[in-house]
Amino acid sequence: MFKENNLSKNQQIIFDLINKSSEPLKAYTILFNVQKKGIKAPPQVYRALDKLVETGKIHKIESKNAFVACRNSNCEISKATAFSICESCEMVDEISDAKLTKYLSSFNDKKGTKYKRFNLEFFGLCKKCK
Amino acid sequence: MFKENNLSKNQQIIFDLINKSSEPLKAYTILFNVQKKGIKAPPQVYRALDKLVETGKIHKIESKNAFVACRNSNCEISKATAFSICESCEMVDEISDAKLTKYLSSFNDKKGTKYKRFNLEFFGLCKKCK
DNA sequence: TTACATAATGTTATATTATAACAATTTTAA
DNA sequence: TTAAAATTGTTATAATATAACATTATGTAA
Repeated sequence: MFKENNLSKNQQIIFDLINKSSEPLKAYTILFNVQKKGIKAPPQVYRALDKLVETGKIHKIESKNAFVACRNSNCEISKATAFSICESCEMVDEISDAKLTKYLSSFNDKKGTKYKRFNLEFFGLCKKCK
Repeated sequence: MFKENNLSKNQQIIFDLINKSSEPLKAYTILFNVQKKGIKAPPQVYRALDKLVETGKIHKIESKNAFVACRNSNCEISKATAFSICESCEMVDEISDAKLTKYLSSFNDKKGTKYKRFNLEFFGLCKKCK
């Protein structure tokens, strides 16, 4: 016997909401939107978010304190994230660029240190806002 | 007549504190530390921080909600920031690597869009913690 | 110098984001 | 079937950040 769906009830509810959203969602926006499904308090939301981030199903956009579903080859590279963020309309797109990922994943700093994880946020104007 | 020092009183106090710190400082840590100098309320701190970020004297480490002084050629490239962050001791170093900066500054996404600003945060273990 | 605009400051209150702590229940795996 | 691990529910509170408004200081141009 095995589980094909490894998300718990709350995790699934919150993932579904984020996944169908076209824009990053904030924790309290999520809370507001899932209250009708019985998720009533911040810790329930934050716990689900933490787990979803941990498993790579979603990413946190640090500069916005908001969450987006992973669009990148089903989350294989959640340790190497890159996003483009429009400074006008706030739109966020996950960047999926093998060369960029490779370049950054193999980056060594001046002391020769390599890093096992990175997060990159680009800021500019999206096509619509230009 | 000209001013050689373009920081206001509160900006200077807060910059000095951040600049002499060996680790990123959080806004309320800063507030606590400058109360003896007459800065009493959060808005005073956040306003100074905003201005210092804007002028490139300091950077915000988004994943930590904390601030560090710019160490990079006197802040010429505050639109292209990169940091290494130790996941164990929380140490943060600004990365100053011309090749990396050039690579990212000239990055084009799949739609051909270029970005005028980026922030990159690497996570791993620093030399001491390895 | 005056006077106008802009920037900076001081202050109170409040909004937003996130976690601590603890009890109960469900799921997993030995 | 039972013990461990994960998840849930709940209340309270901690930590981060901004709104709004009054005042003072500074820069600039007539």
